[in-house]
Amino acid sequence: MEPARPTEPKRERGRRRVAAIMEAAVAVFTEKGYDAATMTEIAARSSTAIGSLYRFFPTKEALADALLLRYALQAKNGLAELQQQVPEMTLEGIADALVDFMLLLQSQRGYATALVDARSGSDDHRKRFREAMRNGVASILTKAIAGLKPAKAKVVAVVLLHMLKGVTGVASEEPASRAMLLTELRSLVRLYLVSASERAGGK
Amino acid sequence: MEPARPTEPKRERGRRRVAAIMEAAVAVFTEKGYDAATMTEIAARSSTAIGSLYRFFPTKEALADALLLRYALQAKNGLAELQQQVPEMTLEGIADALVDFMLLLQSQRGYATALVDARSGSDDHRKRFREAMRNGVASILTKAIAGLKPAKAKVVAVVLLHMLKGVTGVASEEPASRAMLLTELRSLVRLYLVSASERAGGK
Amino acid sequence: MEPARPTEPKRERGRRRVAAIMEAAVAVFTEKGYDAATMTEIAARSSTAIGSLYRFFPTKEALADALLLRYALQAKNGLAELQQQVPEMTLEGIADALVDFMLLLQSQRGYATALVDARSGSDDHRKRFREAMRNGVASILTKAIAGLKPAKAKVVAVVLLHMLKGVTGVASEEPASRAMLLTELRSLVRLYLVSASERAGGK
Amino acid sequence: MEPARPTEPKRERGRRRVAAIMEAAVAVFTEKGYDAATMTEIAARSSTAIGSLYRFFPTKEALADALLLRYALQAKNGLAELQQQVPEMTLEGIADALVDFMLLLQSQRGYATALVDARSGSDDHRKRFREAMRNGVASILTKAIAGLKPAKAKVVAVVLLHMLKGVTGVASEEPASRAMLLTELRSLVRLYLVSASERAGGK
DNA sequence: GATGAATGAGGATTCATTCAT
DNA sequence: TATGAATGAATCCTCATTCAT
Repeated sequence: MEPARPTEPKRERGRRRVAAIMEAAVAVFTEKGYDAATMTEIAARSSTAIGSLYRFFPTKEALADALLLRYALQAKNGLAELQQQVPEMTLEGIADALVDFMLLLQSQRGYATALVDARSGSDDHRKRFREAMRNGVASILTKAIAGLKPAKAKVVAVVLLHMLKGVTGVASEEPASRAMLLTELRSLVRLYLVSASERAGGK
Repeated sequence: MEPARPTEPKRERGRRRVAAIMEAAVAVFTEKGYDAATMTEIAARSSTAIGSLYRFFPTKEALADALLLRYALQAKNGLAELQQQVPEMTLEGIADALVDFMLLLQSQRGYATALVDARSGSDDHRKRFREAMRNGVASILTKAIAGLKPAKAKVVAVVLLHMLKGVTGVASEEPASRAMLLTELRSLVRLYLVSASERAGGK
Repeated sequence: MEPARPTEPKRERGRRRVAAIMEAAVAVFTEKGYDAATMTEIAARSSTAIGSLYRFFPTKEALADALLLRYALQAKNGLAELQQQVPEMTLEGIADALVDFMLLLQSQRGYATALVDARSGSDDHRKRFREAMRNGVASILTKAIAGLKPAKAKVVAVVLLHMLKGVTGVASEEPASRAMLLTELRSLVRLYLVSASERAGGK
Repeated sequence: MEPARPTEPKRERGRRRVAAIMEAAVAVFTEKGYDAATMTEIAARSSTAIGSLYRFFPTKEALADALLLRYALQAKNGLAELQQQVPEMTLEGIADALVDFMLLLQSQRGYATALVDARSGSDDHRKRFREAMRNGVASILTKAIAGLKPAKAKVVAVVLLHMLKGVTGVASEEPASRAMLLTELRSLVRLYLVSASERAGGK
């Protein structure tokens, strides 16, 4: 069917390669964790010569960082989007949205947890990422809960995020109990937000 | 039955050796994580010949498993103890006790998290451990909250444990905000238990 | 014969390219030595695509050889020039001229030493180069010292060259002692030539 | 013949291994130079597993340093020995002895030159070595030439060493001309020392 | 011809594990 | 039984060289 595809432009090829590598890296990091993952396997899974892999990512850490950066961007965007919808949402709706948001991140980028927790190297990225998430959530909370002071919002955000981290675990539970667990988690988050709102002298 | 042989003290010596190794292993695993930890360093830190180390723990994984097993026992015992005190406690008291319990486990055995999350090898131990924890907590909940059905108790326990996992993170926050975060987390756990109790039509 | 084609300037362009590459190569070889130098860096420093670099010099060794050849030519020319001036010079003057000559070669082409000493590959060039130098110096000596037999001249030349090699080292001594060392070396070379002359029953 | 040699003590075995490794390293470094030499080849040539090689020498550089240190010790000892014999020797004898000394060092440790000149890593060792050699020779000169001031002795020593470096080259010349070259070099060194002595107002 | 992406052999180094002593 | 030297597979990474565009 495709007659003589004039072979995709160099740039495009490079882009695809990078995408393939990142996908493979996500898979391997997810399966084995940062330390146990090997560049060789990532190369093999993405059908890339090891040398080429290193052309794009000069270091295992650089690769992890790139992945984390992408993840961070997605998270940031998701949070920003959510923030814009806050005015039109109920507190419960926001709670649910936060859970859904984590669920999405998790399903797409479960590896990030592994990478964020990896000891080695520049925690720089990791710290910045955490901070960004916290600020994003805190910002949403401030908008959602009238009277919530910024400092308090930050605290609630941190606890909320720790809680939402649990979503990661829940998502990987046996499918049987998964739905039930999610429901429970959802109601807990709602409960927490409502409580926070009340404590802030809300609605 | 067996006459007192001079080998008898060997048993004792072996026990000490094993203890020393495990202590060293805890330290090294905690500092470097499972992958980065080396058997050689563990041997050195416990003043054990590498050969002897391998006599007691034929594999790095075996060592990790032993550590995890010990951790699991402690957790189990702690939970059992807590369970006995349930009748004399308020729901809030139980909530606090659970947080304290996690805090204790965490401070004493922070390495366990690293080991539990280590992908490699027999998740057998890990799964069993999780299950034990869940059952333990569920059992406490059933006793604490009249009318809570076992199935529901299990669900609440799982969510609670995920939440309590956050304690781990909170404990490693900057000391400045740590206290505040802990207080917040505590009140959240209380809130959750109270809510669960109400939903169960409890007290 | 061939009509003026637009390809004509290409020749010129190629020449420039080659010159740029060689300059970059000199720099890199000098800084890092033969082994540690990389074709990629040489390409980059001369703003040449790696592919083009390989068009001109099909091998790292070929590049080194080209550099060495150029160096050899310069040395040869310098020696030839010096030879022509011999009739008008005193023995001492010639001694000084030889030291200066080595100093010049050294300052301009310090990398050559590194390349000459690089074991790998075709010592062919290197041997030829050495021979040329020896013959050049021997030739000067024969002219400068009446009665010096060619065979003896060659021997003196070889020893002289080994000595002059020391100039390389002296030039890289700490500036403080450098001047003094050079003076000393100069007087030694003079001494040697005078002695050789006397032994030959010269002037 | 050998019945049941109780297998040489561990320590002894280790010593032999180290010796074998160093010998192999000398060979490989000599043949290929520092950069081109590979740990793998050194291991293979000394019939040592690569891991064992690294147990004794944790780094390629460490191996080179060890070699250099051994070389330096030999040089130092040789020089010290020579120094003691100075009182009973003529200047010419000393000149010859210096040449012989270099010849010995060279024949036994020709690789050292390659290592001393290797760019990478701790020039520390190299500098210290050079300085030791210079001081050793200067010390001999001070004793041998009455009236030679220490500062001047140092200068002469440096030039002398540069010259003697030439011995290295001469020794690797074609055997045919080698003897002749050596004779010539010898007489040059004598000449230099005598001249230095005269300039110092000697004998 | 020019370009630079792709290749993969090869190098230094680590570490779990074995086994001779 | 205790010891620690020995082993070698496996890891990360580099770089000369090729070749499709």
